[in-house]
Amino acid sequence: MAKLQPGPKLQPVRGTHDILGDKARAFRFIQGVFQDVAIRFGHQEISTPIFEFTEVFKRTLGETSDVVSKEMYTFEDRGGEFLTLRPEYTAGIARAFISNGLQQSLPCKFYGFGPMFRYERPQKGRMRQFHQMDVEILGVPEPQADIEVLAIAATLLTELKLIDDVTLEINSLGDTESRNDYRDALVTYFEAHKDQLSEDSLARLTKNPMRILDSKDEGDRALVENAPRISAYYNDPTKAFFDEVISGLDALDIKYVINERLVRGLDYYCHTAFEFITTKLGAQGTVLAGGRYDGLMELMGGPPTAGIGWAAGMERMAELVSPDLVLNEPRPIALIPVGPDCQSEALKIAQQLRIAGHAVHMSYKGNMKKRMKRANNANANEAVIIGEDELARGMATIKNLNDGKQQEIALDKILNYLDQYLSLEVKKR
RNA sequence: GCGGGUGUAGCUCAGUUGGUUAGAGCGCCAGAUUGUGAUUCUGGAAGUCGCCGGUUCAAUCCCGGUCACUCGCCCCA
Repeated sequence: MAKLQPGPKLQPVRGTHDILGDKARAFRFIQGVFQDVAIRFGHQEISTPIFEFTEVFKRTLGETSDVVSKEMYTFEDRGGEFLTLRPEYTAGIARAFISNGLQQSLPCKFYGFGPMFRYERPQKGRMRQFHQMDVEILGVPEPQADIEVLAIAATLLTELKLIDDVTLEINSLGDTESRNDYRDALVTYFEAHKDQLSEDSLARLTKNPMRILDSKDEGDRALVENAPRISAYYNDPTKAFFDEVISGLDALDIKYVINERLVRGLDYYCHTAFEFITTKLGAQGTVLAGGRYDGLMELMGGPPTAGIGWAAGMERMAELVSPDLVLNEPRPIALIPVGPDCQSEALKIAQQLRIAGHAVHMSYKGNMKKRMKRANNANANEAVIIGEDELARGMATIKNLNDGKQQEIALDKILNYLDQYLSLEVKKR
C-alpha cells in the first residue's frame, strides 16, 4: 500500500472505491449499452436524489429487514431531519412517482442508475457504496410488464455478451392470498421441526420464514427438501399470471429455470421474482434481480399502483464484461510542437482537429523524445510534428506510430489527410 | 455483528530456519540518440519490510495487540 503521511486518513472509506482507468471505461460502456437498450424499450430516464427522508426506506423495506435494521447510512441534518443514503432505487422512484403526481400519466416506464449505500462488511462483489442500474414499470398490473422488464434484462445481458454467463432463475411468490397461505403452511412445517433448524433459520422463522428456503446450512437444506412447495398453494389467478409470464419468455426464447425456493428479502414483493445468477463471481452470484411489487405504493401512502422492476449491480457486471468489448475508444492523434515558436501553430491545428471530431493529445512540455514517448503511451495512432523547418515551408510532419513511417503534409491539408487516412484505418479493421 | 487469509519499491511478487549494505520483473528518470516513440544496450532514483508494543546482544522474520485489505457467514445487486 502507498505510504501515508501523518494527518488525515488518506485511504478511501472502507467499502468504497475510486473508479478510474479500465474500471471507469467498463462502467461507461455498460452504462451506455444500458441506456441505449432502455430507450429502445420506451423507458424514460429518472434520476432521484441519493438521499431521502429515512421514513421512505423504513416504511417500504420493512422495519425488520436487514437493510433497515443494520445496513442504512442514516444521519440527522442541521435542520433536525433524519435522512438516509439510498440503499436501493425502487423506494426513491416510488416516492418520486407520488411527489410528482404521476398517477395522472400511467403507465410510467423509467430507467436510472447511480450509487447506492449499505453499511455492510465488504467482500467480493459487495461494497458499501456500489452502483446499480434500475428499470421500473409503474401502473401495469398485467404480466406483459413482467415479460417486458425481463426482455430488457435479457437484451442488456445479450448486448454485453454476458447472457451465456448467467442463468435466469424465476419464481412466483403469488398474490397476497397465495403467499399468506403458503407462509402459514411453511411456518407450521418448520415449527414442527424447530429443533433441527439452524440458529440463523430459527431467527428467520419469526422474521421472514420464506428465507429459510434458500439457507446454505446443510441441515436446513435437508428440511427444506421436504417442506411444502409454493406452487401447491397458488390460487387460480396466481397460476394464470405466472403461466402468462412463462409463455412470454418462451415466445421471446429467453431461457430460464423455475426455482421454487427463490424468495425476496424485501416485504413488498409479490408474484414474479427473478434473478440472473452467475457462478463466476464467488459468493455474490446475483448480477441482476427484481420482481413485482404491487403493494409498495400503498405502503408508502400513495394511490394503489402496480409496479415491477429490477436492479443490476454495475460492479458485478464490470467484473464479467470482456475487456475487448470495452476497449473501443478511438486512438488519439498526438500533436508535437518542436520549440516554443511552433506552440501557437500546433495549438491551432489541435483545435481544428478537435472541432472536426478527432481525439487529440497535445503535449505540454519536454523535449521531442519525451513528447514522442508520451504520444506512444497515450496509444496515439499518428503524431503531427510541427517543427521550425517545416513551419517555414508551411508544412508539418505526420508520423504513423504503428509502422514508424512519416511524411510531410501542407499545414492546410492536415485535417483532410488525417480524415482520409484514419477512415482507411478503420476500414482495414 | 461473526469467522479465515494477507500486509516487503509506484505495480506484481521473491526472500530472510532472527545477524553487517533488502531482491527481481514491470514502471519511472537519465544516457547511448541536442528533431523521433514503440525495440535494444548502459546507468540511476525509489523501501522506518502496515502501525504499536513484547521477547532478544540483535526483529522485516518469533509473540501479542491494532489498523488496512481480502475471502466467507448473515444479507444482498
